[in-house]
Amino acid sequence: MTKKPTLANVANQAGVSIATASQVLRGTGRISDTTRNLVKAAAKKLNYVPDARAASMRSGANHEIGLSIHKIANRFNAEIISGASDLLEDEGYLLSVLDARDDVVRQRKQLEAFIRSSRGGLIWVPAADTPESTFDLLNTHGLPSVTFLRRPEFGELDHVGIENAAATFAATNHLLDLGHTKIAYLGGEANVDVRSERIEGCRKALNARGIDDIQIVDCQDSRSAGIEAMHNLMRQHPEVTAVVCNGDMVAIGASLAIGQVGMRPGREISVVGFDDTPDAKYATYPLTTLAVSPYELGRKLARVLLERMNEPNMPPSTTLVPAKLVERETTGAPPAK
Amino acid sequence: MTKKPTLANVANQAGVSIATASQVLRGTGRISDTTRNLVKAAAKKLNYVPDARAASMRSGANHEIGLSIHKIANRFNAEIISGASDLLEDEGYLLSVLDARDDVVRQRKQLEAFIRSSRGGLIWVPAADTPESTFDLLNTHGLPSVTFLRRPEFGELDHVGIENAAATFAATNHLLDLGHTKIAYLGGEANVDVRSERIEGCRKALNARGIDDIQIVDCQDSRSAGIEAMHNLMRQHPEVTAVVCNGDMVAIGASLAIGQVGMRPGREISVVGFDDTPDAKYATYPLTTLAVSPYELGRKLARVLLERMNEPNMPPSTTLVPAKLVERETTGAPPAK
DNA sequence: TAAAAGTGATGCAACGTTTAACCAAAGTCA
DNA sequence: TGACTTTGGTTAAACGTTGCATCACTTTTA
Repeated sequence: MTKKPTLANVANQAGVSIATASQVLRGTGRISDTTRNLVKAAAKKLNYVPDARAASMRSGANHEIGLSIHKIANRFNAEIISGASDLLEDEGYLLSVLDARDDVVRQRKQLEAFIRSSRGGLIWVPAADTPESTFDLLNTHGLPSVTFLRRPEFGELDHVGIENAAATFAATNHLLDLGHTKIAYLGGEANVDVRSERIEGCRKALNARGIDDIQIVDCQDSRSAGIEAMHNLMRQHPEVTAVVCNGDMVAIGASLAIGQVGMRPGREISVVGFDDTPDAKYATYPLTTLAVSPYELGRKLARVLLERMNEPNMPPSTTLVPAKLVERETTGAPPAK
Repeated sequence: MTKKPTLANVANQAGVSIATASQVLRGTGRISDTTRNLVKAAAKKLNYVPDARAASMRSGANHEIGLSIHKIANRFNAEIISGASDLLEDEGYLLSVLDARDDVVRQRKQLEAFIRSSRGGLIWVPAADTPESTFDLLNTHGLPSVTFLRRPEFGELDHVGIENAAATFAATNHLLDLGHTKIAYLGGEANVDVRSERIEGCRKALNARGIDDIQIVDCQDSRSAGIEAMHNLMRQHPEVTAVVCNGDMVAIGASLAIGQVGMRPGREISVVGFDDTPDAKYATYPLTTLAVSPYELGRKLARVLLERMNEPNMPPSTTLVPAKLVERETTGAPPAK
């Protein structure tokens, strides 16, 4: 209701100078016990809260970190956010999140906003087809930033990611070992690096057994898109007996589609997901999937960012975390011919 | 890499005063076309981005809005965020989100951070058991704020919510019409207003038919908690034939539990959810639930906040949005005795 | 007992904007 | 021609902090 109390008000109330009040509240400088108490009492009485804008302008340090991610409404991403947020909080930072909804121009605006408010650092996953100019923006303004999941094509930024190729390599081998030879990759959009790497992993495993063929189907990361895409795939390529999916939601959708036509995932057609979201375990057909710990991934991200903030001139680093296969009920041997 | 360019640099480059540069960039004041172009060219050349902290300090206006919510990883809440964010974006604001994870002290810190950085406005859902002091904090600092979902017990803040009682009243009547008389309410935590209102709606419908009895079971808003709670309920109160749930996740969990003991939701025991998240439709047992449009709720929130920001002295308002029953497969007549 | 060292506090200049007040030169009107 | 307006621009004072340089005392040391 009333005007926001300022440091000057506190100092006045305590009968000391502004500088002294500042020192007391920040715990710096040499201050006698008596004045320290005086100032603290005044601050409490007035409900004083320092103005972070002024402080960070003057000191050059900003304790607010920005995060821009392509989708917030997803357990996997939310866990990443929790991990990063927890670690940053412990170090005295605050993580504020923007949902880019995979829109390049929206994300661009968000990053500009972060630059305008001079956030202490940035964590972001580039939206699909992010243009070079966006990376330039970050580079020229010298804001400490870490990308994750999707590796930037340009720019010299730190990166944390998943061992995508190794993971799908393992998944594909698992399917090959079960006896599958006609395999499809389902989900994701073209030009997204994560997906290319994953497809590469599949290809490598197939090639090692002398197989060249792999069907690739684009679709968005949602259950309903997965259902539709799987129906199309079954219609157009009835020979396929196993699908590796770009995410759990797509995989769950694919499983449902298989069920809808009277077959069963893991029997007629096998399905492998990616991420091991909590949904995977409780899906109608418990999902075989590639598990990574999003919470730990988030913590890693925060650690990389903090290092970068401390040491702005280090060469850019790349950190990869592993994903391991969790076998549930959607994979099994293909039907005998 | 280089130092961030400032307005002074732009002015210098263009050969005009700082004030002139500011006026050009803000589109205010009387400026000749020639100097306007000069300044714009200089700004572009230097990649100038204004410092939002300095601007908002001086002008007193902040175009960043804060949102603190109890849980980010949930489609319903994410849709609310999208709705609010879209509308605010159109009006030139930016919405930054903090995940409180239903922790009162975490949320308190988050709100303090918003106050420290003098956000233009605040949208938040109070965590369970939020103490009066937190509301005081907001009141004394006079930050325009709107609460939603959970109505604050104290304080004089704007509020947007759901017609909870009317919704569960309708759901309970639906169950009564089908012939159920032994009903339980599952989910939520004590002292959360939303839940109390919903239970009240059930009670009212029951009382109107001369029934006093209702079992009430606490549990968290997750599938696994729902499974466990439902198992307990079936063990301790085998007479119950219908449950109204505090959220879709709990309801889906309850449905699964019913399935696990060899019964079927909608046949032996009926289940009603709340929210109509996308999961509801695709659950193993498609869920009867109470639908509200989270996106529209989000837009409403943004509108209320903007009004408050324009008119800080209006008396606090309360806006309720309706929820309507969507019948799917988890409700049906109880088994004949 | 004078110089040096220590203690506790203050004054002042930044940080990068915005904006009200002001001003010089040029154009308008009686 | 002198007063009056318009045009295009500048000066300077904020906004609320922080941190360096300084200072007035008091205490220690030689």
